[in-house]
Amino acid sequence: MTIPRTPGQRAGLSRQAVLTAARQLVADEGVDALTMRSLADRLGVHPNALYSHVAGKAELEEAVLDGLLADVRVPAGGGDWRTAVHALMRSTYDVLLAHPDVVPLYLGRGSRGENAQRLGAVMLELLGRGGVTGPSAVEAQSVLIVFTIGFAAFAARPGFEHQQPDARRARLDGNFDRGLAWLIDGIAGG
Amino acid sequence: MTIPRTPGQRAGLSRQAVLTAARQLVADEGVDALTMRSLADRLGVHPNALYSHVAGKAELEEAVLDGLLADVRVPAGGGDWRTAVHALMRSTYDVLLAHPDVVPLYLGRGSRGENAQRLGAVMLELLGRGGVTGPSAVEAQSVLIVFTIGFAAFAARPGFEHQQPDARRARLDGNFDRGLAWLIDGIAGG
DNA sequence: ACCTGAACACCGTTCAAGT
DNA sequence: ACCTGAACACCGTTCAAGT
Repeated sequence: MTIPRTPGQRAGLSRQAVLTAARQLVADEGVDALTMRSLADRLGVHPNALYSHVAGKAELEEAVLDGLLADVRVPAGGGDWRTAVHALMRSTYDVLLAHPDVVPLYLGRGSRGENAQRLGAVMLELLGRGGVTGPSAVEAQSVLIVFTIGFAAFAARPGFEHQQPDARRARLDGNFDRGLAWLIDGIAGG
Repeated sequence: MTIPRTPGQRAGLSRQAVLTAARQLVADEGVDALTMRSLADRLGVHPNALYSHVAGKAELEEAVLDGLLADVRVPAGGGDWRTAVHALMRSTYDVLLAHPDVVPLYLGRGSRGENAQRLGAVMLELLGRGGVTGPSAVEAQSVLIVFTIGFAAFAARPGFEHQQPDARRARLDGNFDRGLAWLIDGIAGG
């Protein structure tokens, strides 16, 4: 596409440009449309050119996923730690549901990206303020993350997002809040 | 493979034979190895021959997934409903972890198969014995299923199952039991 | 180092034809 | 109805070559 190039001519690509285009592609056409070839097409480049900026499709997807987490709102310092934990997970839930077709991709993988690590540190700090530290904190963290991603995946599951009147969605969100509260109760008490 | 056939000759396939072979393929080589072409190869048939017994790959995967749930142990009638609910979800968790590479496949989809429906009915019956009925029961059910599948996915996530000393696995299972108990407490109390 | 060109080894699915 | 044969429109990735 665009301007034809001969071998040796550069297209002015960068890792950032590739990732940005990938996110737009996912936003525009869904996660299934994210292929190395379609992404290359969008960038006006041959598919194999992407490998100069990205290790492969797996790493690309990981970067796209972690990029989403940049939108998660971190609660301001101070205030009740339990409220803060709840708010943090609720924001994560909202961000995930803002990108329904990406959520399934989240489940099979860990989240080793920088945003995931940053949010993980915030969570541990909050738990620490509640006296939950060490192995217990890591365990609590796992439970909360699994619940949140799992619930988002449930709420965003195929054939569900299309027909969701506000009432249904609100009830689902309410369920999430209740389940989350139960877990935090358990973490605080146990 | 096997005996070459000319057009018009039948291979003696059936939907059951296709599904059985698919399950064996997944068990032997993992869920990534489940392709229409490799499955056809295993059955000594051309890829398109499968479409006489299966609507497509999506339906095939759904059937394979639901088939796994046949192994879930349904707790005997009588006894505490909370204990029974816990046992039901714990058995589901165990069955899922017995097939780690299938779990990620579970998350993106609903579970509309017959085994899923049967287990769902059992769950609702148990919740009903606890006085949890109607919309609350459906909500409780969602929370429990999401938590269980989500946790199994977490425990079985790639690069995790390989290096799991018994102690680590036992601690993870303990986390599942605790989180599950918290949720059931919440359901019973709310 | 970054790209083109060409190829390899795959996919799921469809269509036409045979019996 | 159930299969072969052949094809279509895709994939991710690698290797060699140009500048």
